[in-house]
Amino acid sequence: MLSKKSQYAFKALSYLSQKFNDGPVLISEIARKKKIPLKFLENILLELKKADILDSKKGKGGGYFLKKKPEQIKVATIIRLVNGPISMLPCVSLYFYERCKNCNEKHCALHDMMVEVRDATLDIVENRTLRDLMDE
Amino acid sequence: MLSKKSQYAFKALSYLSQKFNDGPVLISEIARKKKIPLKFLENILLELKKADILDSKKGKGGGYFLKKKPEQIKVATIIRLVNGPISMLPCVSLYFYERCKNCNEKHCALHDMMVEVRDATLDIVENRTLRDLMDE
DNA sequence: TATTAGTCCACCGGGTTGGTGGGCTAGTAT
DNA sequence: ATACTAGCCCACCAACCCGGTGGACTAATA
Repeated sequence: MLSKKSQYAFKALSYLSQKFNDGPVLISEIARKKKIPLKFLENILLELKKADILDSKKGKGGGYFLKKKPEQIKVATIIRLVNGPISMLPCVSLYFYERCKNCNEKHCALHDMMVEVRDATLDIVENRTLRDLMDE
Repeated sequence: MLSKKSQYAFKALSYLSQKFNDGPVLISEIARKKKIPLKFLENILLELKKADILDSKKGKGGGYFLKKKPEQIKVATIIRLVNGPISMLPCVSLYFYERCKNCNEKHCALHDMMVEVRDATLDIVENRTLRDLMDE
């Protein structure tokens, strides 16, 4: 399950995608419009900035904005960043791989099944971007 | 990600599937063969028994055994039981559904995408059983 | 220079995860 | 009936994560 943090992140990013051509957007505006706890959102946006997804401007007229165009930011990237691994097992993860003790990955049926699940999931989230989340 | 508990559960169930025709299997035997902490495994097996997946016999010659044939126990059932929701959002879950506030599920692009992910995943785990995990 | 708005840090309660220990009880073989 | 066996149950544990808050600081801008 995606954490609330991840859900907030997607809401905020979706909002910023809509406002992509309008210059910086205040944290407080996002928080109000998307009903996200202000201080919590602050942390999330800062994290996204450090990960090079967002950029910000301080002082009057400041705020947050996407560093790239919405269609250039993949959903998979955001999930990995904010939520962690997409795979169901460490030993099938591409970005958070950990060797699986007591399960030689060559002959482990669970492993093989989870590879399938992973690929089916990635097939979706790697091919969608923030642009696809810009509804309403 | 599947919890360690879930991974242990699958290992234990896979072992019990192999031994399906051999009568009750000791917790201690499973723990030893599959390298699972004994007491932790005890809890897991008890939970699976209460969920009607396993049955047990007490006293000498006792142990645990599958209540149904391996091919009659779906992987999806076990995941839901031990790990929880398979979906990435509560509002797209079939078995753990929760209404999504501030996101009318009719026009939420994230929701729609996660429905796709859910279906792709279920397509795999609903169609595999413990029989498919009986390797080696 | 005053104001604005992001930055940073510390803390918090509560829940989950991954266990462990000990005693009890019910079933089984003898 | 008895002894033994093996599951059952309860309580507790440390460590970590989740969701969130408060306050001070700093950098940019008008």
